[in-house]
Amino acid sequence: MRIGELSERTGTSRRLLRYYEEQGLIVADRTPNGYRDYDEFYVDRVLQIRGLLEAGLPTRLIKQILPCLNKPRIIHFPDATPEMLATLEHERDRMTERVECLTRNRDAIADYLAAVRETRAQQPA
DNA sequence: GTTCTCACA
DNA sequence: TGTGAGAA
Repeated sequence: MRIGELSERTGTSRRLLRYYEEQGLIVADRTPNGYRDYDEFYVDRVLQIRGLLEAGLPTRLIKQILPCLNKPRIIHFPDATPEMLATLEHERDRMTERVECLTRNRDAIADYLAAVRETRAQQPA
């Protein structure tokens, strides 16, 4: 499929797909006219990249761990250097912090909503 | 419709 | 990290 279809099916702008390629996150074949040509599995791959980015991982790291997450469920840790492990542990902790931050804000909003409803229940318009 | 590059937030 | 513009 060409970039337009991949864009629609992943909800990712064409511009962004080219950017991911530039960052080495994805690779595309080329048709004779120079257009990018993507295999079916890139739909899932792009969605996974989006997920990791949303989790706060930098593209550099995603590029490294993406091969480890591929289909062959064969463990891929032979190439896991100590630096890599340390980086992942750090990212894990950052994610935990973000989760806690989100939880706090969600709860705060939930409390606010509950208070508003309580007030309206006592003083109907 | 797609390619690329340069500039910018 | 992600976008817009302009030219091919």
